[in-house]
Amino acid sequence: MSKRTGDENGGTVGVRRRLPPEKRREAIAVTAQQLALTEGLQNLTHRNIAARLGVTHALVVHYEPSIESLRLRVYQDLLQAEFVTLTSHVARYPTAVHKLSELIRLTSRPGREDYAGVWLDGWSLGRRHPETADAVRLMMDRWQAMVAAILEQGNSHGDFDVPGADGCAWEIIALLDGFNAHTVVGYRDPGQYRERIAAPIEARLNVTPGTLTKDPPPPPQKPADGAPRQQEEQ
Amino acid sequence: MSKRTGDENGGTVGVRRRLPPEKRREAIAVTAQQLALTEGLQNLTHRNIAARLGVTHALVVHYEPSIESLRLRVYQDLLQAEFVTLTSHVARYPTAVHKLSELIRLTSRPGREDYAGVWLDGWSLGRRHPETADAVRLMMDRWQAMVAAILEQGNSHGDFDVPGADGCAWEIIALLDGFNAHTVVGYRDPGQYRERIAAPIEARLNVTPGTLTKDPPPPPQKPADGAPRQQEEQ
DNA sequence: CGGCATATTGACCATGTGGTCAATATCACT
DNA sequence: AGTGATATTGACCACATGGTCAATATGCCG
Repeated sequence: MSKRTGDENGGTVGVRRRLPPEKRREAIAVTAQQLALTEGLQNLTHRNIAARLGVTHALVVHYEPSIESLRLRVYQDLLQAEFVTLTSHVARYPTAVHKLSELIRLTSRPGREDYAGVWLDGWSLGRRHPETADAVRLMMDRWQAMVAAILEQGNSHGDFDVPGADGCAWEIIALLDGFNAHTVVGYRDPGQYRERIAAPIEARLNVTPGTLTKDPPPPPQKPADGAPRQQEEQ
Repeated sequence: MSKRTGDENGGTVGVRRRLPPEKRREAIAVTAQQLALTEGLQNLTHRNIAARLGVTHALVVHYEPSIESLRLRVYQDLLQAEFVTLTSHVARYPTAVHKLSELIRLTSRPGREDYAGVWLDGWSLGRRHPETADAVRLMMDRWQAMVAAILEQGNSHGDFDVPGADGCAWEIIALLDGFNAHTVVGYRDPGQYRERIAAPIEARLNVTPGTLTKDPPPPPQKPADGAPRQQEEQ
């Protein structure tokens, strides 16, 4: 019984006490994200984080004085991170068809439940919390723009036939968001999500059925190589 | 200053004290639904209801001993009520095209934000509350079945051309659910929801664009006339 | 009008939350 | 080794929640 009774630790590292502020801040941020993912934004609390870190809640308050701001920032960071990795994966493919196929594959694959939950939390909270609603809309705009870009690329290359890329991109993210909700409550067979997402999109884009459910070929470039230079289609 | 200082009333009627249990139960149910709609399922609380009724929270507890059960029941009742009125409106039309058009019109019209919020609350809560998830899935199944029936009717009459009505109905409710989420946070222009919902459905059903955004003609039968007898297409 | 079943109250409890603040103990530096 | 800056604590506070329970007072019925 020399130093500490251990409490519950489980944090990223076996932290003890008196970390440099930067490290502590970082540790708090990490566990906050984990908690938000697994327990929901609502259950992201000073004492919750503190318990995971084996630390007093007052310390967490010291670093994160406003729990509302923390929740909002964690929400933004999580969704932004997901968006970045997802777009980086999608961008590896030169053609619009492959990009869209990859997008569908990634958004429909199992293991995304936690992030889907974060989206849902944001919508539910955003209903009566304007700042959250702002953050949600901003993130939705990013997705809509990304999809719209793919559509326009496919349009200009004759892969797709869509009159309004902007509106159609909106429809597509709505479809994805809908299946996000379905995922969260475990609606029906997860193995069918991919086809159910692809089918209406294929119809909308005037593409032969099955086009968007085929696994894209191995990506021509290395994923996230640091050099974001890559040519767009052929 | 004879009877009561009034407190906040606003309930359905100017209730005072000692209602017969049935009436009180009813009053509680009504305000509970109102509260869930406007304030969110999470904010549906004994004291919240009591305040609206000008009554002690202990009384509400007396009638609703478990707040969790109350929340679940209110959630079910609200969505079931919405489903019933919506289907009754849709069923007034004989043809599948008109039924689907009406469905889109009703689900995309402004004023539905509160119910959309209830849906979102359910998904968000259902993530870590299995009983809620059950209720949500059950309601989703009802919608899916209703849409599937419309699709099959249209299929058999040559209005639509859809290989799998079941899967396609799933896709459609996913699309609706997605726009539900968008509604809740006020994403983009509400005036465009109708077309954005209709367009992908039209493409999916092999129907000429614009078919599903036309206002259906005045319904052949009286709405919710009590006599649910009506013939299905010609 | 009086009595009584019971709808309703008020006062309590345990728990969880966000947040404050003086006091403590740890680590880096001289 | 000693010391000082400060990361960390523990003890508080106000508030909200779900829930219990004996006591009260209300309205119906004889």
